[in-house]
Amino acid sequence: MIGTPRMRLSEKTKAHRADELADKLSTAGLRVTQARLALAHLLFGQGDRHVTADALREEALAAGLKISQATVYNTLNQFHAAGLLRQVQVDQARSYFDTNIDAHHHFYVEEEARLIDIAAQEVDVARLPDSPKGYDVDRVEVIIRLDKSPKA
Amino acid sequence: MIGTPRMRLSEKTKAHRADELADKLSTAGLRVTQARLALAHLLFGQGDRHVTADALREEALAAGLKISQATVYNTLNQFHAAGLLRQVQVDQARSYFDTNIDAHHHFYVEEEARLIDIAAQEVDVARLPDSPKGYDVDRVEVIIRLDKSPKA
DNA sequence: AATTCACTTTAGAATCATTCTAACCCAATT
DNA sequence: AATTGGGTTAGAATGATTCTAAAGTGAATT
Repeated sequence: MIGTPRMRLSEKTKAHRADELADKLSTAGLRVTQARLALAHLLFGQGDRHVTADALREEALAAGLKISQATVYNTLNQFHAAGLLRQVQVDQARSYFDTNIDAHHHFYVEEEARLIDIAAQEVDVARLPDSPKGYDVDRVEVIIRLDKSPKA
Repeated sequence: MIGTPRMRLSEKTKAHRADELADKLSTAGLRVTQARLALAHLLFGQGDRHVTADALREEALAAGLKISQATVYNTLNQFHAAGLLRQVQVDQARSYFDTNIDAHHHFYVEEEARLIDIAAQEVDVARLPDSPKGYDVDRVEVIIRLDKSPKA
């Protein structure tokens, strides 16, 4: 058996031990399977990351995993539905999945298709309009689009 | 079909007269063609709008225009490149084009795939982080994602 | 261990928005 | 009117994502 499970839900735990990842999955209501464990290891084994489905697929293959494209998509969607990942929409071409699920914002460098986290406390949204009647705020996203500076 | 009055006014308001639209196009560096004029009429003839390519296609067909899908895409992209439209990225499935090109923000109701403008002055972003070295801020976007309120 | 059953994974097909191709069309110029 | 170079087009191509239906696997049960 395993010792006391850590009930840290929305936290950027650097889970890298297999049992921690397994715990993370089952706590999220997902059955612990090899594919999910392996992808969870890639996703959550390092610090915060932003991945596209294809990039994760490549990474899995490079790591010697035998995982189909469909499983990568399924898994990302399930992790997202389970609240383990956040989906970020900044580029029309593809979706990014962010392992940081705490409230925070993003820089986006379109030329490099690169996302950079901004901690929530680094942005101060002092005033927001009232929501239209019948609607509630789900989430406030601030996206700062960046360009490379012209050379001096 | 389109008789062409040769009046060239320099107006940049809510253009809805054919010559105003033509002027808008040529000022933007675009050749004035029937397809562009017709789509410009649909896009800019009414107040601010948010359209998808497909919705605009439908609208054009409903208005009796003979316009191909490719032309709708080409035109939207050209208008965007020319600064006449802004592209809004909130849904992975499709791109929105916004006829309001002034700085402003958006509510987005995912369940209804609906965008609602928020005037710039209704949001106060009091503090922003410094951009990473070598990058400049192109644009700051605030997206407020809404859910339908639960029924009372 | 074997059986069962529901959930997973898979390869490949299907879908959908968007872009590309290559041929034809038309606006501006001569 | 002829030329020319961009514009428009239908249809093919692309690329991300989803779907299908078949085969595999985890967890519980025998």
